[in-house]
Amino acid sequence: MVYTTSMMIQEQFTRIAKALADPRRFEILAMIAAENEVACKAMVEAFPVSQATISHHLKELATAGLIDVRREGQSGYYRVRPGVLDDYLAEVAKRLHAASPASISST
Amino acid sequence: MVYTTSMMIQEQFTRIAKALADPRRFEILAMIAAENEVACKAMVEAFPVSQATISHHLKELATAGLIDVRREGQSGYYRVRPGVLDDYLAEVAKRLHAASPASISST
DNA sequence: CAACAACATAGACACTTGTCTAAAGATCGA
DNA sequence: TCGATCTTTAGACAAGTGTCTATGTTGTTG
Repeated sequence: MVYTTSMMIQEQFTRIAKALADPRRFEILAMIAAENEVACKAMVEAFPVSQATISHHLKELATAGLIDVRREGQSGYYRVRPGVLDDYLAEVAKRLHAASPASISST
Repeated sequence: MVYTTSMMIQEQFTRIAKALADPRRFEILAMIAAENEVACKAMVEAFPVSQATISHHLKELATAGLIDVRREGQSGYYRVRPGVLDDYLAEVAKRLHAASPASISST
């Protein structure tokens, strides 16, 4: 087997799973996915939690590799890291022998 | 909107996500998925945790709708509930606009 | 019935985690 | 530089959770 950059080790796999498991955090990720790029401030205004909590969730999502941040002045702009979620879904499907929503090849 | 049998409400969606988030529980599910039907006893012997813990995880997986149990004598045989995981993965892809055959267009 | 085997339930406990307030950086405008 | 704005970090706390031991429940077998 050839290991590519999209290889997912157990640690990242679990981090992503845990990151997706909290409803609020999932919604934050969904917001970032819906719009192309979202500022932290926009999320603070969009969700009924403190700014510190938003920051905490963003850190979790970033640590999981699901999002990236682009810093511009005092603002931080978040966007989905392409491919990571697809890889995760494919990996879940593979490990559980399910049908994958993403397109897999070279098993 | 027409609600079909595969509609996934938020509660089940979160339950599944949480069920998949624990590594051991995921492995238990993977074992059930790998073999067609697995007895509780077999899992107790396969994992280094107590029988009560296995039972607890199986209950979580069942509550999430991911597995079914068939009781025969004193044994309980677990198997994957077909379609549920597929629906979950499709729902994740849909909500996050990830690679999926059916979602996305007009961003 | 009595003893055993498979599984579930109850209660406890340590660890994790989602959340908050308070404070610290960091960057901009005047 | 001063103050305002955006974000991160630190610390605390309550709720959640993975795990255990102990016990209950159900079915099997002498």
